[in-house]
Formats: sequence, structure tokens, C-alpha cells
Amino acid sequence: MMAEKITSLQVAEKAGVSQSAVSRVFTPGASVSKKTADKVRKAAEELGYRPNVLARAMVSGKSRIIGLVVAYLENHFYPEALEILSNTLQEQGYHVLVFMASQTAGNIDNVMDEILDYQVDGIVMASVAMSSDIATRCQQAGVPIVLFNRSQDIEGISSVTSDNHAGGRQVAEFLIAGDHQRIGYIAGWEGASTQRDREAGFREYLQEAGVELFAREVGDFHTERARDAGRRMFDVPADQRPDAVFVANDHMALTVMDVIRFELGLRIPEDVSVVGYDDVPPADWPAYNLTTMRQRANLMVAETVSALMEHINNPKTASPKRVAIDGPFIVRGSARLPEGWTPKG
Amino acid sequence: MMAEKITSLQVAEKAGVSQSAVSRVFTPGASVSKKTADKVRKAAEELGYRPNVLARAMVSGKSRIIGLVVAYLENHFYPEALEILSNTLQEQGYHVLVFMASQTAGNIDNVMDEILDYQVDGIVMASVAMSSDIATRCQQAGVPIVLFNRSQDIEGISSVTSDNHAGGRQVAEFLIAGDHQRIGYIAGWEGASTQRDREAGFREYLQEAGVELFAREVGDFHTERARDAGRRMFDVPADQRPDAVFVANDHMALTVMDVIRFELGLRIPEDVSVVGYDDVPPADWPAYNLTTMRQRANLMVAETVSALMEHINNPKTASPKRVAIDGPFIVRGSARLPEGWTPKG
DNA sequence: TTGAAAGCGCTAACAT
DNA sequence: ATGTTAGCGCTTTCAA
Repeated sequence: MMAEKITSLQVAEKAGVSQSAVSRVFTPGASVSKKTADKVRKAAEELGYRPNVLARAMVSGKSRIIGLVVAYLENHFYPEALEILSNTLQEQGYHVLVFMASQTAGNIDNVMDEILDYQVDGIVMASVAMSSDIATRCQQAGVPIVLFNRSQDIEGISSVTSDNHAGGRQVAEFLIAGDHQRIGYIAGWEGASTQRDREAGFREYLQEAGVELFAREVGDFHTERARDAGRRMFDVPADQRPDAVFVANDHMALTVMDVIRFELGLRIPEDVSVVGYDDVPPADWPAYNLTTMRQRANLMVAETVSALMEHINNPKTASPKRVAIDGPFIVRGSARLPEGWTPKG
Repeated sequence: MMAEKITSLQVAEKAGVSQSAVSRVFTPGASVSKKTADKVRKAAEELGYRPNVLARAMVSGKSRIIGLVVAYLENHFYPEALEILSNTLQEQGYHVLVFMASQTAGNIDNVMDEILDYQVDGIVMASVAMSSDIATRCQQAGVPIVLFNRSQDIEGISSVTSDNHAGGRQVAEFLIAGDHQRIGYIAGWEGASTQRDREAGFREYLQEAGVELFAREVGDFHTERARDAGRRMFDVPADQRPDAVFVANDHMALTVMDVIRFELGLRIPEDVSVVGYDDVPPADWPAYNLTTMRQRANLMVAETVSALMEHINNPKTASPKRVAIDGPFIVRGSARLPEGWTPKG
């Protein structure tokens, strides 16, 4: 029980070679004769030796740890992304160290300190805003950052999002084509680029179509505040009520649907059309059947990892990229359909 | 840009003290004069110095990393638990390194290797079965393990679950008191202790009440297989249909409700009563309003962390504990109520 | 209280 | 191809 930790030195002694020979055997692309390699592997096997990642990290400067900063996991889009991210990185020999940025406001700075203390090779920031100090700090530390589902105009920061502006436009187009007269919008947290871009695209199309936004409330991407926003928007006389609403993400849209149907007794889509954004799993449940813009988590994660690896492997030459992935508009039953509707953009 | 990494040595030089003095200042409980400490902190501040966690880990043998092995994040109980776990550990200066065990079957062994390579101070295994080899390997490596939401009779392995046996009994009691005649059960993955214990408790009470299980299918805790299980159980002539079903977790129960209501056009609870287990957020949504046994994620995580810390801080004396936390039975509208029902157990 | 010195387990020149 | 040597940045005896 509780055997001592096996080191490369012990393997070396057992195999009758030098300690560095052992190291080479476990270093891909090092030069060792097959004979030595065999001896070493055999000894290592018998002793149950495995290289210490931390020691390796110290001398090589590569920890093979990616820090993930995430604000909340309540919105099912994030667990899904996390699962894909972790799996993808795992395949490439990296692992995800999780940092929750939820609690206090200013604590994002502490979190960044902690994350850098671990000598991570890269950072993914999901649903977290970026300040330029933080960016600078990471740049000084030589740690690449990729924003996931947020973007920000900071020099040298890569980001991956869906094409929120185009998505917002698409929703507006669909709603207008569906002959809705009084169109409302329930916003997410106004500090979020996703929220801003979705709203901007949405309003842009509305304006082009000569339609004025009929009502607007803020739900902050938060369940309870979305519920309140839904009440403020719909618990009013029928003639002041929107006949359609775009809710800035599915998480809030589901709650708003509950308010509309169960609290106020209205029908969807006969009385009110609802459109969301993300296409989280419950959107597809028949009890909701929510029309929504899909965010393609798998593609978004793939781009995130690719950007990260690019920066890690080519620290000098890699240039920051800003990726916006278009997603299909998923037409379900929560919004009245235009005659003969076909998605275009 | 890209400043060099600051080391304790550089701080020492700037502060005019020895490198070990700097180390002491950043080591809680070391002996340093206030004067030295002030000088060092000032220099560190100016240089932007922070101790390298990995180097510290190497010499101290404590990485302050906890490995989390988790099979899937689809069931919302796990993201919720992960969020709480990460926050709790963060407060104690630990962080979570995530390992997904999903993909291949035998890959749990590889995952264990990888996890040990990182010299983690402890491991939490969530929704993952434990083999005794793995347990042995960790014990040899001196790394404590806690099973989360699984338990297993392996010497020296701590586990934290809800009281699944009592929970299963409670559900049976409720259903029988509600005067159901034909009671069905949809099982989770049969390799899972949670599944087995819930079913055992459920059947035990049924038997004591002299009621025979009317139907049984297996859903494997998996959405699509649960859907199929639901169809097999309910897409049958009315007289062969259960009038109540206990589904082994909410994730499956929601799907089964969809099958019952939307595919088969039956009413809940008038035609069929449905009871789940976990109390995930959607269970409380009015579109489902699912009666269920709550698993108290916050308590379960607290116990998990406490067990882990116990083992980490007292490696010799700490003894494995098996915690089963009781949860309240949450009566909502998806199951017919007994007259004047009050929960007891 | 402080500094000097010895490593933690490993990789990466440098020699041979 | 292999061994020797010098660290990576830190904690921790051990003396002073």
C-alpha cells in the first residue's frame, strides 16, 4: 500500500540506462534506439512508472493545462460546450482547469491571478467580459486567450461567437414575414456582446423594413429577471401587448413562454409568437417547440481550440482571429409561419 | 510586451533579501519579520510577482488540483453539481481539472492514468463506476477518491449519494397511497448503484404492500433509450398500460412525459402518474410540474469536499465514509395525490 | 529571524 | 545514440 512514487531515475536503474535515456523514451520525437526503448518501457511497465506532468511542465514551460473561465452553467449551452471542449482538448493531450467567475463582480481579477499561477498554456473565457488590463496581463505572461461566445474589440484577443448580428436580422426577417405587427424584444445582460449584436442585427432589419420596435425589456440572461421582464411585457391590456417577441436566448425564452402560457393564459403562437436564440435541448421538447437560432457548439468549440493551438504553437506568428459562425434558423412551432417561408438571411 | 516571468529570486534581489525569505513571505505560517515581509511584498507588487503553483507543487507534493471525472453533462444535475463543487473548492484554494470519461468504454483506465500524471491531490468521480483496480492504483499513489452520486463496496473508498433506497421507498409509498393499481418502473443504467438502490427501495416497499410491479423497462439514463422505453411501456392497449410510473431520474422522466402526452395523447396525471428523481430545474417548469425526489446537490457537494479534505489533511487517520443524504419528496402535479397526503418515509 | 544549500522530477543542451 | 550536467522555481532543512 501507499508505494513510493516511481521516478525516472528508478526506472533508469532498473533498466540499466541513464535517467535521461528514460526521459527520451517518454518524449515523442527524441532519439533512442529501439533496444534502449524496449528495456526502458519494460522496466517502466513493471514499476508502474508514468512521467510527472508537473515536473515536465516546470522545465519545458508547457503545462498542458487550459484554463476555462465560466460565469454560470445554468444555461445549458455552456455545459454542452464544456463537454465538447474538454473532450476535444483531451484528445490533444490538454486538460481543462475550471474557474468559476460567478460570485463577486470584481473577482474576475482574482480569478485571472489564480489562473496564471497555474502556468496554463492558454485560457478560454466563456460568457465573461474581458477588460483590456486583463488582456494586457495575459499578453505579458505570454498566455493566449480566446473568448468563447463573447467578442470584444481588444487588440490581440481572439474570439469565437455565432454570427449574432446576422442571427438577429434573421429573426426580424422571419417575424416580419410572418406578418407580425407589434414586435417586442427581451434583452440579455446589456454588457454582453452577444446581447448587443443580436439586438443590433434585429433592430437593423426592423428599421430597414420600416417597422418600429413595439416593446423592450431586459432579462439579463437570468431566469427570474426574464420572468419579470416577460410579465412587464405581456401582463398588460391586449391592445398594448406585442404579438411577437424575440428573446435574446433560449434560457430566457423558455421562462417567458411559461409566463405567457401558464401565468397569463395566452396561446403560443396564436396570441404571441416567441423566438429564441441558442437551440438548447429543451427548445426541441414538444412542450416548448421553440423556434430559435441555433448556435453550433461543436463548430464554435472546434474554432476555439484551433485558435488556441495556433497561438500556443506559433506564439510569434499567430495573429488573433475573430470568428463568427453562422447557424441555421430552426423553425418550430412557437412562432406563426409566413406563407411559404424559406430561410435565407 | 511579453515580459519575462518574474521569479522569487528577482523579487529577492530587488528587496535586498534572500530568495528563501521571499518564499517565506508567501508561505502561510512561516516565520518572517514584519520588516522583511513589507520589503518583499513591496518588491513583489512592483514586479507583479506571483508564486508559481507548479513549482510549489513539485517540492511540496501538493498541487492543489482536484481531478473530476464525469461521464456526461447532459443531465442537468451534473452541471449544477460541478458549479457548486468548483466554487466550493475555489474558496479553499483548490481547482478542478476536468476529465470526461464518456467516449470509449475501457477508457476510464486511461483517464485515471492521465489524472494521476497531474499529481492531483484528490479525485471526485461523478456518475462513473469504480473498479477495485482503479481504487488500488489510487491508494498506491496516495490519492484519495470520493465517489459522487455513486457508491460502491470497495474498501477505503468514500462515497456521497442521496439516500436512494429510502427515496425509492418514498416514491412507492406515495404511489400506492395514491391508489394506483398498475405501477411501472423505468430503470436507469443497470450498472449504476443509484439505479440499483432506487429500484431496490422502490420494490421493497411495493412488496411490503403486497403490490406487484406491473411493468419494467430500461432507459439507461439516456434520452433516446428512455424515449423507447416509454413507448414500449405505454404504447399498448389501455388495459395493459400502467397507471403510474416511477422513472429512475428526471432527465428520463421528462422525456417519458413527452411520449405519454404528445406522442400518445394521454393525460398526466389523469391517465398516468409520473414520478422522477433528482429535481432538476425543468422539473419545476409548469409545462412539466414533475413530482420527484430531490437530490440536494449543495449538501452532496459539501459532504464530498469535506470528505476529500479530511483525507488530504489526515492521510493516515482519515477513514472512508459513506454518506447518504436524504432529500425531500417534492410533490407537484404529475402524479395523482393521495387523499390528505403528508410525506413521511 | 535569516541565508545557504539541497533537492522535487524532469527536459535539454552538450559532449562523447 | 547515449550519458553527463545544468537548471525550471520553489520549499525546506540546517546553520548562523
